[in-house]
Amino acid sequence: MAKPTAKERILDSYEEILIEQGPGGVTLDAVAAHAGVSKGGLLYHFGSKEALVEGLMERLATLSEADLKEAQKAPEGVVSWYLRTAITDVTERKALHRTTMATLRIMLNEPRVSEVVQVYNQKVHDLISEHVDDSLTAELVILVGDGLYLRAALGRDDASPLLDRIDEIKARIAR
Amino acid sequence: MAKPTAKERILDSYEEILIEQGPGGVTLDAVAAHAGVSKGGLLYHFGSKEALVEGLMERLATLSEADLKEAQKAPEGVVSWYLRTAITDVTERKALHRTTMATLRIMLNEPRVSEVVQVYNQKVHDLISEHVDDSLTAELVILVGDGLYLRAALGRDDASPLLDRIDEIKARIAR
DNA sequence: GTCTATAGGACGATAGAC
DNA sequence: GTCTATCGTCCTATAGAC
Repeated sequence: MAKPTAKERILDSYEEILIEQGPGGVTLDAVAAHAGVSKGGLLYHFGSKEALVEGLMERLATLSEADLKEAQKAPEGVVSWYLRTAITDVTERKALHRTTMATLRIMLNEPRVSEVVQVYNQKVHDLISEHVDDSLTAELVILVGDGLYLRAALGRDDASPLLDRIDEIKARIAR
Repeated sequence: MAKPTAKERILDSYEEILIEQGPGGVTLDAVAAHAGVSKGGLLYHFGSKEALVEGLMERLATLSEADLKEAQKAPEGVVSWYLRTAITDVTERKALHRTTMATLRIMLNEPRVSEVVQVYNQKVHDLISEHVDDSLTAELVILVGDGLYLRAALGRDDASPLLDRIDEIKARIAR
């Protein structure tokens, strides 16, 4: 990781500032300074603030797709994988988690973001549905997973004790 | 509701702009214009942008407390109430929902906000715990509720079919 | 209690040199 | 591909009239 391209560094910096300071902290000056380029340099790679959002969404889509492939290969099964990674996300899916946390800061008011997130959510839903017996079970798995994720997003890492009880949770949820 | 005070109207407008346009859309000019007062008029009631956040948090605390009392009186029981209102929040807890949606826009990067939300979350947790038999059940009730709430926040109202299956959900979750 | 006017600063984006 | 310099806009907050 000695020399990521300037474009990558700029996107990294955009994520970082989004996470640390929120949308209000994102100025072209701040992102450029953090990435070690000038404002003009930044604007060569991303011609506007909107282009930064686009760049973040492309990264999110790429990482999400890779993550989905990972899920399908999981030896523990898709359901356990989904619940487990919702808890251990921070440590295990570092890049995706980071991009997701950055995305969360702008999600509610950027239509383009909602689209990308929705597409991925639907794919997860379909994948889970294929691996459980009825629709209510699928719903509950996803709801519990989302609840766990919300905790992580709000900075509460008190979900880790649940890690040892995933089988128990599955047993209760599944018909 | 003919004539709310100017202060209330300003807070209403602040919520509205936060929900519609996000933090970036909140300018003193925009809030003042929406509330039908001048910028000077706004600044008499709320001396700074930070004071608007404070005002929103006071409103959130007040509405949350009232909501919690409502929960304790619910004839259906606290658990069913919690799951049901997570689904029907938009229609039934209008004022609180609106304030919560506005709060969501600034939550992740305003420390003062996280505090208020955390306090209320803890009270809900304690209340649920009192009404179920074991801690895992309490966790699952809250996680499913949070998952449902996340859907509402993301604008997906596809949770309504679950409204008829609350008893079924409870039966699966509870030991 | 609400207004206008304005000071003073920060921001996004452009133009053009290297 | 990256830089400096700058323009025009928009913002928060203050001062003081009504």
